[in-house]
Amino acid sequence: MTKHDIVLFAKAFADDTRQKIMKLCCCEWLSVNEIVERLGNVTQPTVSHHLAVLREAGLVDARHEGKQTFYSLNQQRVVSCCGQLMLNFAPESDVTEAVADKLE
Amino acid sequence: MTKHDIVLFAKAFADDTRQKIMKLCCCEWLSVNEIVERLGNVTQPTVSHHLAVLREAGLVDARHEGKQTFYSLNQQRVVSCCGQLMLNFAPESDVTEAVADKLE
DNA sequence: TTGACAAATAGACAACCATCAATATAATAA
DNA sequence: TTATTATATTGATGGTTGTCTATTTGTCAA
Repeated sequence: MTKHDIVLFAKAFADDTRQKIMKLCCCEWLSVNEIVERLGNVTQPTVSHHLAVLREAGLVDARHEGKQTFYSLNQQRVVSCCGQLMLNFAPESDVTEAVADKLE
Repeated sequence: MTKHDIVLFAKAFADDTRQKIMKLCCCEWLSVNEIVERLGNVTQPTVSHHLAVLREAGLVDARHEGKQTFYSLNQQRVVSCCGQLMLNFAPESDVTEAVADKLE
């Protein structure tokens, strides 16, 4: 978990559309078209672009099936990035200590 | 803690210079000039700009003293934003549950 | 092989942002 | 008051990014 990873992680979250996509595929696998339909206000290429950003940040997993590609949020990645953020920038918090215990 | 807050929080972290500034004033109060000197590669107006971004995200506290302004990272804010992120985007993780217990 | 559908990629454009030099504001000292 | 120091603000500039349309690639069915 390098500093670069944390910047990529933050960049990924620094956009409302991407947050909506992550919320959608938080606990289920969705095809690109399903994401496009549920968002309702962005085109398919735009969604593909955002999914590429999320992939590069390690925040979504992809699974190919026939013509379709299904995506799902990598919750473990969210946890470890948030944990790292707390370790780096909130070392004096007891919440951080609790997270550190759980993460090791 | 609205969705807008989370986007502001992520934007604040989505820049390497701002991460360095936050690291510097993580556990102490620093004047703007001290931050400029410790960074070494950015001008004073640039630092003031970044501090404004961090202020608007609620991530630093400011204290005026004479001509100087001292800044310090708000660690509690880091914790609550990270916690909210985990609650929203990693609800199935046991680390998230541990954080939720601590945060209430 | 052809046609249809799903997703990714390319290219263009406008909006945003990180940075700087220059200037303004505010507080103190002489 | 005038000069000096610390910080904030303004305006400009180059780079990045979110979005779109158009096209390409890949997969399957007829």
